[in-house]
Amino acid sequence: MAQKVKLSTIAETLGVSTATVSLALRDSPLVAATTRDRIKDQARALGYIYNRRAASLRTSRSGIIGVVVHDIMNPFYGEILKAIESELDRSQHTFILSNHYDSVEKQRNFLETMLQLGGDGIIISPAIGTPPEDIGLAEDNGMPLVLVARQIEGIILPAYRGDDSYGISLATNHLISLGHKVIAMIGGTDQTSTGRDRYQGYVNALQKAGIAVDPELRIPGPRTREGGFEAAVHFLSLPQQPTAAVCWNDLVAIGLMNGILRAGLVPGVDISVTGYDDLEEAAIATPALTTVWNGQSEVGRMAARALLDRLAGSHEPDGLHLIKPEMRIRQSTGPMKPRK
Amino acid sequence: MAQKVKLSTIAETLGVSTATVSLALRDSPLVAATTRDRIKDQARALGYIYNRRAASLRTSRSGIIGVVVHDIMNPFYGEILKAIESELDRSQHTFILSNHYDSVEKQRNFLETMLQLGGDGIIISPAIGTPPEDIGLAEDNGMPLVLVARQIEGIILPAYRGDDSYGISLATNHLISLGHKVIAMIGGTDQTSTGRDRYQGYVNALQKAGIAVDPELRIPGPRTREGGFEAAVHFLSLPQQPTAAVCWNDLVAIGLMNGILRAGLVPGVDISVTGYDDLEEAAIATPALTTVWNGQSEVGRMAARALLDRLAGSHEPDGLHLIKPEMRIRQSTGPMKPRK
DNA sequence: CTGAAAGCGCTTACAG
DNA sequence: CTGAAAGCGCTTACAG
Repeated sequence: MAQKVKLSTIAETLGVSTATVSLALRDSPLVAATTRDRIKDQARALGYIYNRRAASLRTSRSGIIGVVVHDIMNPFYGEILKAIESELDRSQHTFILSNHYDSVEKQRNFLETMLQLGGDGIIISPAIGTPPEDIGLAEDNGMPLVLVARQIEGIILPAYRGDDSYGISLATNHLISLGHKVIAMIGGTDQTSTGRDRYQGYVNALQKAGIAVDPELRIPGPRTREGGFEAAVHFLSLPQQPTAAVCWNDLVAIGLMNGILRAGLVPGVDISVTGYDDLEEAAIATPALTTVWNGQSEVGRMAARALLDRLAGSHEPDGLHLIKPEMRIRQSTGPMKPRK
Repeated sequence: MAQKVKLSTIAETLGVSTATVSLALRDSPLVAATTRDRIKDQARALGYIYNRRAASLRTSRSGIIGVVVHDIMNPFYGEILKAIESELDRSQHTFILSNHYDSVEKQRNFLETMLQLGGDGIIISPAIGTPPEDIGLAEDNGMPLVLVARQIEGIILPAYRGDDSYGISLATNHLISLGHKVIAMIGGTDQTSTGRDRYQGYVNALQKAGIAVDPELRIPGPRTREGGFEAAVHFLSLPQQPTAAVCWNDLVAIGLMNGILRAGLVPGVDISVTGYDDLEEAAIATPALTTVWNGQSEVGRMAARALLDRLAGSHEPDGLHLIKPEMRIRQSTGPMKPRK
C-alpha cells in the first residue's frame, strides 16, 4: 500500500492550503467552484480517504449513534432496528449495535464504549435492573439518550413504546367475547415495566368481565419460541383446564401452538391462542396467529427521528410516547370449546 | 456538565506529566505502583473518560471491527453474529454491524465508513455481485478482511463457510433412501457461489441414484419463511407431483410446511421436507424439521478468531475453510407415499 | 521511574 | 475567495 493520502497531500500537489481543501471537500460556498472541482478530482485521483477520527477529534461530533437492545436475534427488536437503520441511513449516521442480554454489566460496557468513541447519541432498550447511575453517567457526559420498548423507573427521558396494558386487554377481551372464561397468560416476566403493564392489562380485562383472576393461570417464562413450546406441558396440565392462552408475544404463541399440536390438540379449535407484536411470521404461522400489532416500525422510526431532531438542535419535550396497539384477528382463536 | 476531564486534567491535579498518566492508566510497568494507583484513583474520582478517537488518531488502531452481512434479522446470520460477538467481546473489540441487503452500494458505503473510522478489520458475507474493486479498495488501504458464508470469484481471502454441495447431497440422499424419486428444490438463487454449490449437490445426488434431473423441479425464490410459504402453491401444482422437497434453508422449509398444512396435507407424512442450517427453531417446528447442520456458530467463531489472530500479527494462510455439515433427522421426512 | 515535546489529520477562527 | 496557525486529546520516542 502506497503512502497514506491526507488532506495535506492534496493541498501540496495542487498548491493550495489544507483549509481550502477541507472546505472544498465539504462543498463550502466559500470555495470557488473551479477550485472545488479541481480539488475533488484530485482527491478521487489520489484515492483519498477522509479520516473521521481526526475530524471528530476536532469537531467533537462523530456521526456515530449507538443502539443497544436485549437481543437483536429476537425479531421484535429486529423490526425496531430495521426502522432505526433506515432512518439513520438517510441522515448519514453510522450505527453501532449491541445486545445486552439483560446483563447490566454488558450494557454498562456498551455505554462506556460509546462515550469513549464520542458517540452522538444512544437509542436504548434498557436491561432489566438498569441502575439510574448508569444512565446518569451518560447524561453527565452530554450523551443524548432515547428509550425504546422499555422504561426505567425514576428516569425522565424521551421514550417510545406500545401501550402494553391496553394492548393485552384487547387480546384478553377478544378471548372473553368468544366465550372463554379460563384464560392463562403465558411467558415473560413481571420484573419489567412492560411485564407489569401486560399483566395488569390482562387482570383488568378479566375483572371488568367479572371473571376471577387465578394466579395459577400465570405461567411466566422465556420470551422465546422455546419458552412457549416448553410451557405447553405445564399449560395443558393445569387443573383449571384453560381453553385459551394470552401469550407474552408472537414467539411464545408460536412455540405454544407447536407444543399444543404435538399433544394432539388443534390451536384455534381446541384451544385459542393470542400472540403479541404482529411479527411478519405471525400471518404465516399455522394456524395464522391472532395477535396485537405493537408498532415496532413506528417505535423505531419515531425514536430515531427524535434523536436526530435533538442532534439537529430542536428540543422536543421529554417523556413517554405511547403507540396505540391494534387487534389482528386470524385463525388461532375461535369460540370456546370445553376441554374433555 | 462540568469541564471535560482529560489526561492533562489528571496530570495537573496530581503534578505529574501526561506521559506518566497515559502509561499508568494502561498499566505500564514503567510506572511505579504507588504512582499508578494514585493516578487511577484520581481518574476515577474525576470521572475521566478515555478518548478513543484521540488515542486512535495517534496509534492508528481503533479497536473497531466491522461486520456486514445480508440481513441480521435472518437467524442464519444471527447465529453467526452471536458467535462473532462473543469472540470479539472477550478481546475488547467494538463491533459495528450492518446489513447490505445484497445492495452493492450499501455495502460499499459500509466499507468506506470502516476505512474512515480506521477500523481494524472487517468480517464480510459479501453482497451478490460484489465487484472485486470494492474489496481491492479495502485491501489497498490495509484493511484485513475475512469472508463468511459466501465467497467472491477471483478473490483470495480467508473464508469460512459450510460445504454446501456436500450438505445438500446429504439431504437429497436421505430423501432418496426413503424411496422418493420426484424431489423438488425450493428457494434461493443460483446467482451466488452458495446457490450454485447447493444446486450442484442436489443434481449430483440425483444423478448418482440414477434419477433424471428435471429443471422444472427447481423453484428459486426468497430465502425466507414467506418465500417458502408462497412457493407451496407452485410446488403443489407441479405436473410431476413431487413427493419431497429439498429446501434452501430452514426458513424456507418452515414456510413451505405451513403452506402444505394449509392445503390440507401433512408434512412428514404426505410430503417430506428437508431444511438447511439447523436453526434453533428447526427442532421445535411442527413437525420437527429434518435438516442439515451448517455450523453457523463454528463459522462465526473461527472467522472472528482468524481476524483477531491476524491483528495480533500471526499470518495464517489465506484460503477457504469448509465446515463439514451433518444430517439431523427428525419428523418432517418419511417414506415415499404417492400423491393422489 | 518520570517529563518535555512532537505529531496523528483534521477544522476553525482570523487575517488578508 | 484563500492561507497561516492553533488546537482537538491522546501516545511515543527521547532524554535524563
